[in-house]
Amino acid sequence: MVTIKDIAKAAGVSVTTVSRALNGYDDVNEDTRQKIKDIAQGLGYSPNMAARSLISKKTKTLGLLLSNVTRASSKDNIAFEILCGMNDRAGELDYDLVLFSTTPQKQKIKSYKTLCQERGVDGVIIMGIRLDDAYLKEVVSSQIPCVLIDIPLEGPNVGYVTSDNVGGAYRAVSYLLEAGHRKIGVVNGHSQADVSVQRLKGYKQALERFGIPFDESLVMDGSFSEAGAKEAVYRLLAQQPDITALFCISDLMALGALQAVRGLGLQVPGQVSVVGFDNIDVTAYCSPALTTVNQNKYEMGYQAAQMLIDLLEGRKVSHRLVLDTELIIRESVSAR
Amino acid sequence: MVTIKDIAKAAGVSVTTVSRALNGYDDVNEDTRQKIKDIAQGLGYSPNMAARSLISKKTKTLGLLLSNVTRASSKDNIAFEILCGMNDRAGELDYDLVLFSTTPQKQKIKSYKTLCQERGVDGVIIMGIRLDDAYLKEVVSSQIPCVLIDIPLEGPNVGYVTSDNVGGAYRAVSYLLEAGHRKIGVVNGHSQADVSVQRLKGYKQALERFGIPFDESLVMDGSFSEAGAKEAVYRLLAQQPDITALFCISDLMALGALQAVRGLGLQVPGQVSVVGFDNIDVTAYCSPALTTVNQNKYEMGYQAAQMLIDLLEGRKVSHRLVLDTELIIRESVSAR
DNA sequence: AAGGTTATCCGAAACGTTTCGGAAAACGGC
DNA sequence: GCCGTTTTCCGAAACGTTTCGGATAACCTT
Repeated sequence: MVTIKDIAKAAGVSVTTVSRALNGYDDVNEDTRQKIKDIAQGLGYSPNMAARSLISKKTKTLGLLLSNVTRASSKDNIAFEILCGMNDRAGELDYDLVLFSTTPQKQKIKSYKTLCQERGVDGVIIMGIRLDDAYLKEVVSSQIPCVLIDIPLEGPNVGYVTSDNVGGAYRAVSYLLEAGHRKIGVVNGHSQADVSVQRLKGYKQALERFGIPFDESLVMDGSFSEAGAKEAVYRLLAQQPDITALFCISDLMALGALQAVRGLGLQVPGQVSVVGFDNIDVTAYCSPALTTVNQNKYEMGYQAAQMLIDLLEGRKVSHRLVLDTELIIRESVSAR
Repeated sequence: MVTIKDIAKAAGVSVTTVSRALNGYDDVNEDTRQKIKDIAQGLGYSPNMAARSLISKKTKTLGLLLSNVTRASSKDNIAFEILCGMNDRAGELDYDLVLFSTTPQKQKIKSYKTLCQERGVDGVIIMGIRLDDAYLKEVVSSQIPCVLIDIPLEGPNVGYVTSDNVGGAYRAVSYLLEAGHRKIGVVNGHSQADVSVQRLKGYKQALERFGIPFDESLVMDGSFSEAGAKEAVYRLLAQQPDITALFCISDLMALGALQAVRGLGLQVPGQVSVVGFDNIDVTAYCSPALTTVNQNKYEMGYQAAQMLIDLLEGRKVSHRLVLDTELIIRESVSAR
């Protein structure tokens, strides 16, 4: 390994000068700087990050805390797209991304702070975490800069980015209402996810606009899973056979809903219309192609990384970013 | 930040003893060790990785080099599933995973070695790289341990894991042949991917078993993309209208093939049967559901991480791992 | 009681970098 | 030729850890 010392020797200057030359300080002669740079280049020098961050206390790495992201959830590639966005922006700004996935079991052992310190990350992006997760409380109180995905929490070192869930749901449900549907079932996630409450809020707002009272019994949790949604829809349609449309809080659950509806011998969209949320890739290929609400997942990741780095580098910046959503109309809704 | 020094002071011993106590050396009294451990715990100590790796020259991190993985390719979540497997195994063995995605443009600037040194990774897993990529040559010659995904390259510090591509293709094509198909088009990737040549080999072997001569003109490259495959199939079917089945080297391309076939007003599988490769999630939902060859993507990642760590820690281990594939029969093939 | 062994501890150097405080040399003004 | 300023450089300390080579004291062995 070639060090700054080797360069210093080769150039006949001190290590201080090499360091300052390479780091662009202005108290070094341009000729000297060029000479040093040439030598560094010739020797194939690359700085030792460990030594550097030992001094600077910065590692130039961002942690990505994926709670509960297992192979099972890989079907909805939301996490991956967000990750791509993060990775791209981090790369552009010369930060590294290190993954650490935790399981509820692991979390008992190591505190959030310990985890971050040990990995030596400057800041963290957290996604897929439940609102009642113990980590969440630690986050706000800890000093480590952090941005959350889809969790509305702000603090001096905490920000978040999310989609316009209310608006998206509002538009999706309005679309159903405009198509003549009046009894619209909701397949919700679970209460410990902010998107669940936001999207339900959008549902209610749309109902209100059409003067339709909200009926609690039309809402059922599907726990964000395909199987969970399937079962929820079976129960929902058994209790309320006159439901003509289903608003599913996530596409994965919409897929489960599709199966359930068909399992009951009903047609989609002929007898029951279905709309989802997320616009995951499968929705364009399944049959019928799913009408859904697009979220800009890549952008979420991209902006999350941007926000975190802004936080890290002490820039004044909004700690809250809500991205637009868009209704994607396909074939799973028919007029009534 | 609480350091080893603080612990030493609190415990009334030297930093040496603290270090040795915490690292399980046996030349420290058990009582002393326990006392030190308690103090460390109480103070919330966590070791400074930078300092540690400055000395040890190990970072306990694995690099993941994703060449050309963009948001576009997120549709086939293969990369993500592999990543999940890698991340899990790395986590189990107490390694971190850092991502660095490169673009051909970036590669010009930094050499493979520089990149790895700078990021300070102990070893690298590389995937999605083309056979003619300049990095590849560097890899074998470099000293940095490395495992490749789907690229058969071995060396003292280099290993790879891949799927049984020949066998998978053989079974898929045999299945078509057994269904009575005799003129089977191939939508290949491009020549700079090993899977392309392996899967084509399997195709040829199956043909041979049935005594059918290989016809070069039945093969067309689709460049691993949906759009590329679509165009390839248009051309293929225009030239050879009596093709009754298509073997697509990847599911993404099979999806494109589906569109092309339908675009020509033909039925799948009624008039043209289609089989894919990979078993990506969409294949179970698209219509018709795609018959394809499953590769165990998660396992690939898992084993790749295992192999790399074995390499790093100097264990004697096979530098070559080929995972089984399995034919998944769905609805896109009919008998003839 | 001398010599040898074992158990337990420690001082100091080393890893590669940044940075603080200064110092030498060159220059300008008068 | 003196003084102040600017330019360009450097020595040494510091970051937190590991590790080498001992050192001390207690315990055996004969």
